[in-house]
Amino acid sequence: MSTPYQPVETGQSFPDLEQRVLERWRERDIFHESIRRREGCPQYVFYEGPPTANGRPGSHHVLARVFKDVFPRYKTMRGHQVHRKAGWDTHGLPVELEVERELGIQSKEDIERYGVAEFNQRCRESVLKYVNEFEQLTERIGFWVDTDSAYVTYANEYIESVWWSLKEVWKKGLLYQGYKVVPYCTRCGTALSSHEVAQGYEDRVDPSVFVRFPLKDEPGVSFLGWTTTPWTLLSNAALAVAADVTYVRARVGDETLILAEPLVERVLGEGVDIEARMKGSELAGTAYEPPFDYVTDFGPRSHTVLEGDFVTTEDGTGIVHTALAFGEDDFKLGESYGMTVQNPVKEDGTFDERMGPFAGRLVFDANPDIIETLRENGRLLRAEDYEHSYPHCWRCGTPLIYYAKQSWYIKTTAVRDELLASNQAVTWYPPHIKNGRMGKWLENVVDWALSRERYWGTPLPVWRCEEKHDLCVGSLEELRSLGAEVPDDLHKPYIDDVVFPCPDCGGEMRRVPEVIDAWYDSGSMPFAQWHAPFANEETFEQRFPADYICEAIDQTRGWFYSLLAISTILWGRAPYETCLCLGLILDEDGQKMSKSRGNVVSPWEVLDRFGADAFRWYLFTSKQPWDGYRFSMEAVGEGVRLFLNTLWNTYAFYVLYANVNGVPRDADGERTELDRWILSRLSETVETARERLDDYDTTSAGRAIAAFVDDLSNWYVRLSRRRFWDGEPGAMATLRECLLTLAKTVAPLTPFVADEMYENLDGTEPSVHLCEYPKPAPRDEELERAMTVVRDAVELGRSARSHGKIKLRQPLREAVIVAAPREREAIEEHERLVLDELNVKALRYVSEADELGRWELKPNYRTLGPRFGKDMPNVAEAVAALDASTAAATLRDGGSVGILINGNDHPITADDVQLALQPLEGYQVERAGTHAVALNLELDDELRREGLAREVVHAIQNARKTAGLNVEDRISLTLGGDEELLEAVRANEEYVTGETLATSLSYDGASGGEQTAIEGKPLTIAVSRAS
RNA sequence: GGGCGAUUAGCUCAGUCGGUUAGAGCGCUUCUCUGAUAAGGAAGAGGUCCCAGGUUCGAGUCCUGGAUCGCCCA
Repeated sequence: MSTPYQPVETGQSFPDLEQRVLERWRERDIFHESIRRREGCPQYVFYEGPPTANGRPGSHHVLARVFKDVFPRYKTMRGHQVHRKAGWDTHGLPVELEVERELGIQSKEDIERYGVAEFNQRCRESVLKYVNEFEQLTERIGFWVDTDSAYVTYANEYIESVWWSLKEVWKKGLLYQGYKVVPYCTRCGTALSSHEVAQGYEDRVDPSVFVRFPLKDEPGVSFLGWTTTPWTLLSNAALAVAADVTYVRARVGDETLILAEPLVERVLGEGVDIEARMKGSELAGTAYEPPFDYVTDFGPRSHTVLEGDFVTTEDGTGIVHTALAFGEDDFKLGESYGMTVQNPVKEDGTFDERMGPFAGRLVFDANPDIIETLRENGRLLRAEDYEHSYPHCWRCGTPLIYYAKQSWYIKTTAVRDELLASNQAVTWYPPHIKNGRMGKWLENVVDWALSRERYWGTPLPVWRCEEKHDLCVGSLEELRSLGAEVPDDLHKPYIDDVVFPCPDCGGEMRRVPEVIDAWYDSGSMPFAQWHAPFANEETFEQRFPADYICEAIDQTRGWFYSLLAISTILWGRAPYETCLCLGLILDEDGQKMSKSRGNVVSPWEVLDRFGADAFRWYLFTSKQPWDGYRFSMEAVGEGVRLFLNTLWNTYAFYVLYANVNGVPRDADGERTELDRWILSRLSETVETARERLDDYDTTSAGRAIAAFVDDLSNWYVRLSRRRFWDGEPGAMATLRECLLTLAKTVAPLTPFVADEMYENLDGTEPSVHLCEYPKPAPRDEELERAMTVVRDAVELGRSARSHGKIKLRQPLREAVIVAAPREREAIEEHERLVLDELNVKALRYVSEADELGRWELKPNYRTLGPRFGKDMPNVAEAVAALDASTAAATLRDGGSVGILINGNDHPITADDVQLALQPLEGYQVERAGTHAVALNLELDDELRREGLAREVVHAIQNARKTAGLNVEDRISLTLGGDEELLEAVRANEEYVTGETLATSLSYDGASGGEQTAIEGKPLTIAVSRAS
C-alpha cells in the first residue's frame, strides 16, 4: 500500500483536533468496541466512585477522572477486558440543602409543611441537574465510562440491594440503636457519622471562659472551671478532676480558687499564694453551687466533683465543667455515676422552655449573653477568644455540637481486626496510606453512626411494633410476605405508610423514621450497582473485588472506608485490591480552590485553551499525584510546548517529507547506526512505560516518553534531516516506526493526539485504542552507551566554540579529541555526525592527555569505601600521591596500581578511581571526566570563504521564507553586492545552490531584491520560484 | 495535644543502595542555530538540600529533637 498521508499542519490547534477525534470515536463506537473485542479475556475490574451531580464539575473532578481513565485504557491495550460502569450518588444532605435553597426554606418544619413527597420529588429532579455537564466533561476529557448504564443510588433496585446488605448486618447482630453523644448539625437536624465530621474541620474562634464554682460549705472558695462552650454551662451537672493530679488552693485578692497546680501560673499569673495542696481524689464528692439553676436534677452526685480519667492539665484549669448531654466523655462519666442526662437543647439547636430568658435562642448565639450573665453574678473570672479547629457540617458549614440522642449504629468496633486485615491486603498509592492514614483510622474505628433524621435517603428498613419488637427487612419479597403492600417508590413518605403485623406479638409494625447515611449507599456499589443478589449475581461475582479504584485522599474516611467496612462485614475482605489516592488541586499560590476565594479555575477554560491531552499530560506528569497540585495555566502550557508540540511537529515533519517524496508506508531500507540507536531508545522507552504503568506511576512513564520525544526530535531527526529531504527509505521507516510505537505507548495518557497520529500513519485498526500495547524489542545497550559518549563530545565541542567565541556557522580545521580507547571507538563510529555537529573538517584523536592537560586521579568512594572503611582518608591520600599520568596509563590498559595502607599493599584497578582531566592554560579545551575536546581556532582564507558562504545561505533561506516559498520549492537565485561575499559564494557554488534548492544562480546585481548585510558587507538577494 | 505527609535554585519538580563537584524544565542575562518546530544549542547568574544534634571513613539521603506548611484526628 502506498496511500499518501493526510497533510498535517504544524500549527495544529489541539482542542480542534480533539473534537475531530471525539467525533470519530462516536461514529466508530470505539469505547464499546474496545470492550467487545476483549470478550473472554481476563477482566480488569474498575469501580467508579459516584459523584454527586448537583453541582458543576470542577478541576478536581478532572483530576480524578483522568486517573480513573488512564489505567483501564492501558490494561485494555494489555489484553484485559475492562467494563466501566458510571454511577451517580444521589441521596443525602447536599441534595436536600440544594432543594431547600431553591425553595427558600431552611428547617425540617419547613420541609414537613411543604410536604415530604413533593420535597423528595424535587430532590430526585435536582440531583441530576448537572449530569449533562458531567457527561459532557467526561467525554471531553476522554474519560471512557459507560454513562448509559450508570447506576443511580436512588433507584428502587439499588435501595433493595442496600436493604439486603443491612439485613445481613442485622443478622450478624451488628445493627443496633443506641443513646449516645453524637456530632450533630442543628441546622440539618441530624447526626453525622465520624467520617462526615472528618470532612468538616475548620478554624473557629470561640470564647474561652474561666468560671467560678463556689463551694457549698465554704464561702469565699471556688473551683475554677474552664470551657470553650459557655452555652453548656446552662446545664452544668458536675465538675470533673483528675484523681492523681495535684490541685491547689490559690489566694487571689480576697478569694481562694482551686485549680490544678501545673496550670496556676498560666491561668493566674506569677506570685500567687498557695494555701494548700491536695490530690484530685481528695476533692471528689465536694458539693458546689452551679452557675445556673434552670435545671438542677441530674440524679446522684448532682453538682459535686467527680473523678474523670479524661481530665488533663494540657489546657484550662484541670477542672472540667461537665454537662452530661454535650460531650462523649461527659456522657460516659455521668453514666458511670448513674446520673440523669438532662438535655435542654432542642433538635433545632435552640434552648427549650426550661431555660428562662435563653429559651428559644440558638446555643452559639446565646454565648455572649451567658458570659454577660456570669459576669454580672460574679461567676466569671475571665473570658478571652480562643482559636481552635472545630468540626462543622461538611455541607452546610454550621458548627456542630456534640449532643446526646438516639441513633442507629453499625457495630464496626466488633470487626476492627477484620478491617485491619482487609486493609493489609490492599495496595495503596502512596504506600504510607496503608499503615498511616487508613491504618490509624481503622485502629481507632468507632461504631458507624448510620441513621439520619432526614428525608431524601435510603430508608432504614427497620420496622418496630408498640411492644418494641424490631425487624430488619432485607427485600421487597420479604416485605410482601409479611403482609405489607410495597409502594412504587421506596422513599419517604410512601415507605412510612407500609405497615404489617408483628410476627412476635401481632401488633402493628411501623418503620422507624430515619434514613441512612449516603456513604452507606456508595459503599454498597460493588453489589448494589448490579441489583445483586436479586439479579446479575454472576456479573457481581465476576466483578468483585475491583482491581483498581481511585479518588481524592479525602475519601480515606469516606468512600474508601465505607466500601471497606461493608465488604469486610459481608464477605470478610476488601472490595478493592489497588487504591490510588489523589491530592488536592490548589491554586498558583498553594491556596485551596474555593468559590469564596474566587480562585477556582474552570476545567472548560483549560480545555478550550489547551485541550484535554494537555490537561491530562499536566496532571499525569507534572508530579506524583498524591501531594496535591499547584495548578496554573502556564504549567499546562509548558507541557504543550515541550511535549505535545514537539511530538506533533516531529510527526508533521515525517508526513511532510513522506508526501513530498511519495514514500510509501511500507518503504524500508538500510538502517544506519543512528537508526538502530533511536530504535533501541524506543525499546527502552516502551520497557520503562510498561514497567511504570504496571506500578500505577504515570509520572515516570510520561517523563520517560517525553525524554524519548526529545531525543527523537532534537537528536535523531535533526541529525538525519538530509536523509529525510531525500526520502531515504531506511530513515523514513525508522521514523515511522518510532512515531507509530510512540502513539501506542502514549495512548493511555494522551488518547487524542495518539489516535490522530495512528489514524494517519497506519489506520489498520479503527483506533489506536484497539491496538495491543507495544512490546519492547531487543535493545543495543552498547550502542546506547556509545551515543551518549558521542553526544558528550559534541556538547564539549560546542562549549569550546562558545568559549572561543567562534560561531557554529564558521567551519574550523580540526577538533582534537581526548578519549579512552572505548570512547574513541564510539566517536570514530559516528565521526561524520561529530564533524557536522561541530562544523569541523577533521577529528584528531589523542589517547594521552598530556598535550591538552594533565590527569588527576580521584578515589572512587563507592567501590573503595566498603573495602577500606575507616582507612578511607588514608586511601584518598595514597591515591592522590600516585603519579597521575603513569597510573592513568596503566589503569586504562587494564592494569592495576598498588597503594600502601597500614603497611599492606592493595591493588587498585580502573574501577577504583575516577580519572579527571585538568586542562592546561592557553588551550581552548572542554573536558568532562575522562574525555575532552579541543578546537583549533586558526582560520585560513578557504575556511573564511566557507564561513561566509554559510552566512549567505542563511540569508537566502530567510529570503525564501519571506517570499512565502514552500520547503520543497526550487528557486531562481540572483545575488549582488559586496565582492568578497560573492567571491565566497563562487568558491562554494555547489554548496550554496544545493542548500537553497536553486536551479539557477546569477550575480548580476539582483535589482529589486532584498537588501541585507553580512559582517557589515552589503548583499542583495532576489529569489523567485523556478518553473 | 496526637497521627500522617511535606520542606532541595526566583518558580515547578527530580535526586536510585548513604559515596564526597546536588540535577532538569521554566523564568532571567548574553550569544547562537534553523530545509519541521509555540522549537533547538552554548555560556552566565541563581543552592545554608528548613534548623540543631547524632550514627558513619563519608549524610540531601539513616536516627533523634525542633521549626514551618498541608491534610487528618481529638
